[in-house]
Amino acid sequence: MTVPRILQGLNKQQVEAVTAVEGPVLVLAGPGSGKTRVLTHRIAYLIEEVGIAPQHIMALTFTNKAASQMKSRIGALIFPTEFYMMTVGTFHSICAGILRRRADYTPHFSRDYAIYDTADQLDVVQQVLSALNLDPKKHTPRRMLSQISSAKNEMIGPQQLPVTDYQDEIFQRVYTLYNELLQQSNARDFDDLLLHTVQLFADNANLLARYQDIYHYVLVDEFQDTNMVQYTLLKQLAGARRNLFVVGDSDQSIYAFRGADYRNEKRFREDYPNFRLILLEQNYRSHQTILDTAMGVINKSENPYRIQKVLFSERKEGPRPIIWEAHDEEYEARFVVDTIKELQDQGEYDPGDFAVMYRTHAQSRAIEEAFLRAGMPYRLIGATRFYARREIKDALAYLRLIQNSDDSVSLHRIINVPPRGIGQKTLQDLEDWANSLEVSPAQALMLLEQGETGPFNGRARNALTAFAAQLQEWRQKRDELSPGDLLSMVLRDTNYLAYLDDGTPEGDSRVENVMELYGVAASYEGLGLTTFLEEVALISDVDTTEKTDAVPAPSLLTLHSAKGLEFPVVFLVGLEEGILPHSRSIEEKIEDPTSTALEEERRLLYVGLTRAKDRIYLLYTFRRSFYGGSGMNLPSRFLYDIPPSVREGTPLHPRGQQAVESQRYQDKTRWEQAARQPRAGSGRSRPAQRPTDREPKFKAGMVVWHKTFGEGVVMTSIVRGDIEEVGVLFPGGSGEKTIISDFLSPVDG
DNA sequence: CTGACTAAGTTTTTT
DNA sequence: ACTTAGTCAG
Repeated sequence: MTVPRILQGLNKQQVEAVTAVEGPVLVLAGPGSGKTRVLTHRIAYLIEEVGIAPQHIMALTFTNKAASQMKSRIGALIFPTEFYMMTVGTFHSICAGILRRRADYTPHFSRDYAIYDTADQLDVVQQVLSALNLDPKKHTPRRMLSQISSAKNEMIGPQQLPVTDYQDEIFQRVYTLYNELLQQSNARDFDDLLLHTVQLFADNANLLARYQDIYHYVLVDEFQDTNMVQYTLLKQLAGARRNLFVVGDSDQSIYAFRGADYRNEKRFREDYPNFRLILLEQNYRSHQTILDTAMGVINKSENPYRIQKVLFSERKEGPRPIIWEAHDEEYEARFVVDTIKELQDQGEYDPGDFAVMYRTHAQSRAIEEAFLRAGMPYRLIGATRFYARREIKDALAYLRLIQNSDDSVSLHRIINVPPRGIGQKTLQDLEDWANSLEVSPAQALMLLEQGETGPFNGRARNALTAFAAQLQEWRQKRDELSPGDLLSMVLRDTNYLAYLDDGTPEGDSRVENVMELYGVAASYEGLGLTTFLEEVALISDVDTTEKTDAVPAPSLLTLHSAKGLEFPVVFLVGLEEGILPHSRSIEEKIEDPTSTALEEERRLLYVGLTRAKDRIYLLYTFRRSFYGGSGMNLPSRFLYDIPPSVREGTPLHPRGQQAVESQRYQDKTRWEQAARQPRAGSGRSRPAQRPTDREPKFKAGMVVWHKTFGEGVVMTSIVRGDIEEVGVLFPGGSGEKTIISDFLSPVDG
């Protein structure tokens, strides 16, 4: 019997997952174990071998990138005309579509509803706080918002909230008014997209039944990242058929802080007791040494529900991860850049093969500077998002307002941008007046245009009516013009580009960004404004950064954005107490011993480690500056979980208060001593001199690099005949060593 | 209404 | 150190 084409090249567990057609399946997929492969091959298998019609299949992902990747990979596997009938998309986009198409079921929202992102949400919260006369200093909008989001993720409405104290009471009022404002604006936030869909199905059994009749097979990627609402949605969709296929890895759950609920794995096991469990443990990315390193870290996890996976690779051997203590973040960065340079020079790696990962964006600066100084290009991933830029948000706000006249956040955003004589006071009056009439601000604006006077004097009134008339005019063109033409009309009528172009380079780049947006809008010719706005609202920058990687260069990214990626060489920087684990998670653990924040930090390191194919460098610093000040950090506790047999480089201090204190003190004196020495080669251009027989190549105070011991400081150097013996002080307990100069390379100081 | 100053807050962020 | 929101004078 021949193996079907679609199963060829898959391992036993992968085949099992792909061919487990009926019933609930839980796939626990280790990093690099081919989980996307399993998902795509399973879909192809369902269609081609089992004969399931593509329209009966729904696959849900978290990112647009994952969704489009899945689509194109399925397209490559099966006959192309068949597969466009299936539903592959993010949770949010699938829900957004359902809510739009079923708008007749939701009296409070029309099909033109707006989708609010975090910035829009903050605007709403601020409005709420001011309306309730609450001090934004006591109730920071961000905290309020994250509380609202958590409540929504847990499917708790304002009325179901437990109210035991004054704080609860306040929050309940904020939450309630927040929802009311969204509704009045005909707008939903990201959480609402999911929540309202679940509520829609819960309230309309017939409608749900129709969807269940369409989607016989439901597949989910990154299951560990689902929250309560998403899990409920999955249960609804799977219905009585129970053909729910979920793939995830709770060891890579790093979004609990946003509501991802690792207990969903447990819920799944309880709700679908006859589920099939499949473990994907064979890793196709890294060699065994890296896997042993990663398992060393993750197996110390305290997650009681965790099912341990034993990762293995056919690549048995590989370089051990190198731990390295640098003096400060500048040296750390230099180590990274120098090592990249060196590995590249050896010809084994391309510039795009490297990644530098850090816990927080703030850490990227030192690294960037080192790259700049070395004249090497780099790619900064995910720093400023295109769609979060002011000018982009402004331009989109105009379009959103044309689409949905009740969108008060968008109105608020652009009513005086560019300035048209509608100041703070006037706007407040408008909002108050609208409130008193119980209409949206935009509707109040329309009343003015129709001749109402409102509370306004001549000047304010003129400005408002002029804007209202303009808006009215645009709106009439809404259906005749394409998104691109609408945008160019708005830009022309408002003179927006001239407003942006303030002569600074900053202004230039803003204009460019708007033009880029125009390019995107123009590509929606024939698809309509609604589609354009919906997709743009749900697009993140993972997608947009993709096209900027024309030049291969090392990537600089946070550990969070590293998930799902892989690189031959990975640098993990700032592996220090307070950074990874982040001080916030340590504090949280002290306040609340049941806190899982610390565990999430551990998983973050695990994610970073498992990105590497060949080489890992783990760096921490002796001292680090932050927010202007500076301090000494201890090496991350997680480093101690790496088995000594699989690591090399700087030996770690013994942990424990006393030992740490005295070691630190010794380190400090050593570093200081080394620093007092004049640094050879501190001049800018120090061409690599050929050593003459007499003159030592290395001088006291020079910073040098050794393959095994890493960076060190030269203490002495003696030339004996042909050989130069260099005494080098290596930090972190290695002490001073005498090394033949051939094994050392100078590090620019 | 704009520009300049001051104060405060700085984890991560698929959607 | 650095951004950025809020405040106040012009």
